[in-house]
Amino acid sequence: MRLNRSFYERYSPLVARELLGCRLVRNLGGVMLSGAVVETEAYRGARDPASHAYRGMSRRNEVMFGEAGHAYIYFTMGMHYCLNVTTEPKGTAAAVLIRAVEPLEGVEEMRRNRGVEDVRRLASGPGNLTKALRIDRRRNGEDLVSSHSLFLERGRRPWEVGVSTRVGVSGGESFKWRFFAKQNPFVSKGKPSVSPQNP
DNA sequence: TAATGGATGTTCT
DNA sequence: GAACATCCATTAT
Repeated sequence: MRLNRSFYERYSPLVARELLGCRLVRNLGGVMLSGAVVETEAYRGARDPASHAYRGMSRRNEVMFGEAGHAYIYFTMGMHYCLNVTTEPKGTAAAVLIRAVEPLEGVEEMRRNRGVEDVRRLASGPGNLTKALRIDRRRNGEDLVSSHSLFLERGRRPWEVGVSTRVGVSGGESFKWRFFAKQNPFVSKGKPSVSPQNP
């Protein structure tokens, strides 16, 4: 049921696409929170200008260079945490940002964590998602293959998959590495689809 | 419905 | 000191 190491060790955009429909599970010592992944973005290393790893290893991004299947969590914009899972073999910097999930278990607990009623907004957007699931930098580097408090499980085959450029980044616009479940109301706002023409 | 700007702190130059 | 893989309320259309 749980995703294994070899799932994560593949080409980052492929992992990002296949994560759609999988279940993200957070175990808070008795309280179970979970959701179906509906939106992801792939990042890679030296050839991806939008990636944190573009300029090489640093204190912050070192997890991206390590073994696949670990959580890479960073703090951004002074307020929010974002959850990624590392991908590709050890030594190759790559990760997938999980941007949104459709809540399945623990909806009331997520409402308390977020202070928001509308289910569609509970975990829609990377900062909202980590707040709803109570994920912060203490989970950085955690191994999702063996952890009991944070992991991913194989789910149903997802809805029709939409593809677009990534949200909120400059550079790397030629990579269409955002993947989302089409027609799913839990996807965060962003570009609706690939635009056919170029700037 | 779209555009704007404030809150906020870490990281890197 | 600038930039930043964000979110939300407020304001203008």
